[in-house]
Amino acid sequence: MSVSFNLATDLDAALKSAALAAGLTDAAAFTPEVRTADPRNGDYQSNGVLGYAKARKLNPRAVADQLVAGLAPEVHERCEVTVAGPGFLNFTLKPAALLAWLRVFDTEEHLRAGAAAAHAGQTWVVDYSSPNTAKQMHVGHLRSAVIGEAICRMLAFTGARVIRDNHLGDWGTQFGKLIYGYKRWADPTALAADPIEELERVYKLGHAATPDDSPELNEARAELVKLQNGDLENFALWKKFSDVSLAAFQQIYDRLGIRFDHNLGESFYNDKLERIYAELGEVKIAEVSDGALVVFHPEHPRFKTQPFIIRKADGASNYGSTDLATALYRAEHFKADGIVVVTDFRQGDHFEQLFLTVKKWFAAKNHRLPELHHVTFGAVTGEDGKALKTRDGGVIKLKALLDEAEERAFAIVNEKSPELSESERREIARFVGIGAVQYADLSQNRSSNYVFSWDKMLALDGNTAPYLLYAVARIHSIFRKLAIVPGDASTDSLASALETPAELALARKLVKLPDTIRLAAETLRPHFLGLYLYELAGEFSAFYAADKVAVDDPAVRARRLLLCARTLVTLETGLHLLGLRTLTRM
RNA sequence: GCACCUGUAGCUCAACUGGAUAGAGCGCCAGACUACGAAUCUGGAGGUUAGGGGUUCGACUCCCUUCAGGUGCACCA
Repeated sequence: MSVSFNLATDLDAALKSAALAAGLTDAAAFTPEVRTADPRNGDYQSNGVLGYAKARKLNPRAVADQLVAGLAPEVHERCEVTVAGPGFLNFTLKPAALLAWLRVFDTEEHLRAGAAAAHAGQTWVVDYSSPNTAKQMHVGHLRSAVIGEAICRMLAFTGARVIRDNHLGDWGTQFGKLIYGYKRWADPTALAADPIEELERVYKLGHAATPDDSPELNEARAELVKLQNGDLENFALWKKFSDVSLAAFQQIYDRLGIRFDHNLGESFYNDKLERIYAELGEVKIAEVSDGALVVFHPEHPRFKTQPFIIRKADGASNYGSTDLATALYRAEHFKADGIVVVTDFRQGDHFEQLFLTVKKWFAAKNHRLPELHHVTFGAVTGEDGKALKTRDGGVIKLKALLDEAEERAFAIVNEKSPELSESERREIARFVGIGAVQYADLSQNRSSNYVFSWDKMLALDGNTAPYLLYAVARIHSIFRKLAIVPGDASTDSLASALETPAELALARKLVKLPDTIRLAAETLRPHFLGLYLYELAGEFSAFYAADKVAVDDPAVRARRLLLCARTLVTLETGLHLLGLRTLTRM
């Protein structure tokens, strides 16, 4: 009996065949709509009968009965099939089918191989993090980095070639003021100690020294013009700003497990903008309005009057220009099948206008159009519901936030596991602290605001990183105590049929991983995966409390160890997909 | 003014994009370690899904409308 990774897909195909076999009228139009079910009803349910029967004035229960009769014998061998309510088809996997699946999908590699069909052969560019150079990363940069990385990993797991592109804000008017300030007030010692801190200091001085309509502002503008015209000194300064910024960013990224393939910031597109203006003019999508080159979308309720500005009246580019060039570069150079941009919801209008423009432009020029996704997320707020700030109202730097996470986790580890060595406790605190920050963000639907709470993210109960990491550590502990390697083939081969309610409940949850991965990757919403892992850890804890693993009967013990091993690999795989690092003890 | 997002238990969040009796954690109440990690588990109480209308076999989910909060809207990104 061959075992498919995604059992729901199998059932969907089997039901379509059954519709034909049963001779349903218009059988080709029947869509089974298979989905995971509430465990009380079964493992999977098919809801397609209701709509199908309704549209054709048939009795849905009679149609459901026909389908059940037409199902291939293998389906009945694997599942209990029942008709319920007005015409739901319920499928409950039999213990042997559960065990068969668990035997095949036993490692991260095998799970990956199973999941890889979804995006096989596709290239996806993910644009996330994207801070401005010469500035520190702050709490506002957290969500894009964390959510973006999780999305990258999920896409890669489902078979895509993923290109991580950090679209840095490394060009623009602020560099005139920065160079102006730098040339006057930069302190070499401070610069060596903490370059970004110093750049921020001299930028503030430069900004304060160049008020509107002042001769100083004209000097700052002149610095910018020199930079744009390729002046060697200013260009070297700008390059230095970028280099030290990237080095500082990487310190943060290392802590979050992020490594970009490219850092193609706005400056990269400077020499690619003329083509944009030319093509959009040529196909008559862009027009001049008040001196600026803009795009209107007459079919849109708002963008018919709200312009998408792609070149300013003074001839300078803006982020409309560079984002258009970016889309083209990703389509042409990377041959992207999909582009994902991860920014906060306030840029919704911009990307809606951008994507509308790209679709028309690519169609007119016959450029191949990738799928375009703007992945948005809400704000990070304090527990008062307002933007998260330091006590004195300042911006919270990302470095300080991660430091505090580790410190708070360290205090908890000291309390819970004083017997471990300090270096071990430090390492655990790093994994738990950073993981808590990442997971707090990923565990909830990204479209709403997220209330930042140390106590909640570091809690040991509930849908938190510590709870999940604890489940992982506890399973490792079982194998350590028994001196067995998780997933050991000789142990697995002894396993007898699953029997107890807790064993079956855990196994039924384990085989749902494919459905969860599909859902999370398709919707680009990592919280579906987080929720699944939390529920899985809960099922495991219930199983662990109900059924002793290290019993004398070798067959019972082997099957429970198999369940432990699969839970472990599923939790670890899932947490790694979210960007967390897991522990063997904590 | 136009548009987008959000509104679910006291609090923080889910609900598989239209499916069956809306679920968790915290907090509250009552229980479980001379068994493998109690950083855990088992039970209980707690709901007019902001209000109102509509669509249909079925609505937290889609449409209309009102209310509340947030955000964006001509040359910052």
